[in-house]
Amino acid sequence: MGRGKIEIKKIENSTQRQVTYSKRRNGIFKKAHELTVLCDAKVSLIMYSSTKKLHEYTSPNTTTKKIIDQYQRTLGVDLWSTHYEKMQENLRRLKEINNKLSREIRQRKGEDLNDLNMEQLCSVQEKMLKSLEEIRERKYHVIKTQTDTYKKKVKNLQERHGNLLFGLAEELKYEDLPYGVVENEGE
Amino acid sequence: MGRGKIEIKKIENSTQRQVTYSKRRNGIFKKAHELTVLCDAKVSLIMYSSTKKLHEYTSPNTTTKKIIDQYQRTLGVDLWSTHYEKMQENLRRLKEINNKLSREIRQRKGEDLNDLNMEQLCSVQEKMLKSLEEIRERKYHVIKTQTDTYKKKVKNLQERHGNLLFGLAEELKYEDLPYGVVENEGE
DNA sequence: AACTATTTATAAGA
DNA sequence: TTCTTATAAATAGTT
Repeated sequence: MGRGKIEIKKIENSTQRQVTYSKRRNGIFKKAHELTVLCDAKVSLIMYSSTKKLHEYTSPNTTTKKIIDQYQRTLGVDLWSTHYEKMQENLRRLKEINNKLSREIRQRKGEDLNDLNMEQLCSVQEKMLKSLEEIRERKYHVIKTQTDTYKKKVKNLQERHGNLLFGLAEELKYEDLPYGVVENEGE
Repeated sequence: MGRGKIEIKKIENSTQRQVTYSKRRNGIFKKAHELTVLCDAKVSLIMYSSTKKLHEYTSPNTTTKKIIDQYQRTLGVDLWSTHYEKMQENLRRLKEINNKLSREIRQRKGEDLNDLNMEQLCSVQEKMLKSLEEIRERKYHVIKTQTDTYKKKVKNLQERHGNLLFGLAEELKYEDLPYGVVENEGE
């Protein structure tokens, strides 16, 4: 379809090739669009020229991604499966760990005990008694630490009070005792 | 290009639409191939008919995946990032849940208590005492159930034994006592 | 699926 | 790239 017939083989003249690419590209895009409209089809057309330039056509009311996703579903292939599989494996592992943790915690909470036998019940109970012991120790530690701190604070206050009284006594060697000092010393 | 000119709008007659789709699909595939050969281009052409049938053309010496990968690199987009993001969100959520569960269980195990204050320690302790109570109750239930079962079994055995003796006594009214019967009755 | 009149695409040239 | 135009190719309507 042109002034002359051409053989379908690579056009060696690169300028000519570019020109033909440009013309035919428009032609094919037009055809793709007509197909979309006439036949209610979805088309994704991606092309790279020999100079690595990208051109694409996508039917209106859809996107390249949608078409590619559908393409994968249709063929049952996953073009990015390797990427994907790792994530899914990860997900699966996490879920499993999650389940185990949940079960253990539920048992320790006293729920979900129905399918444990006597031996397992005793084992859980024993574990929990040990854990309680840990908590008691920790509480004791906290109390002791706090008590020590209080004692130190009290001791410190007493010292400062003592110093105060001492300083006062020194002053009294030279001055009269002001009203109210002795009465207020305890506050 | 045909016996008559047609307007570019959806063909309402579905049979006619299918026929046109089929004819033009071949035309566009041929064009795509010619472009590939003449201009040394890479083409990926994916289409879905209105009846959801897939047809595709891909230039020789390449694959759909290669072209799509190149497409993404060219545009700097990640077509399956949205796909991905959902998975990653999922992953993130699971990890978080996991962490919470782990922390709670460690606290209940008596580990990881250092950054709890007195009040929190008491709260954990109280929860565990409640849980222990649940376990005790469950143990009691199991023991009681087993005991009941045993009692029933014993009672049942006694009955059967009683019947046996009774039957024996009845027989003895008419026959001699065989050797060994009385000695073996307890087994 | 074939045929063919007609429309459309495009090769070559400007 | 765009326009022109002679001609090749595609295809709408028909069988």
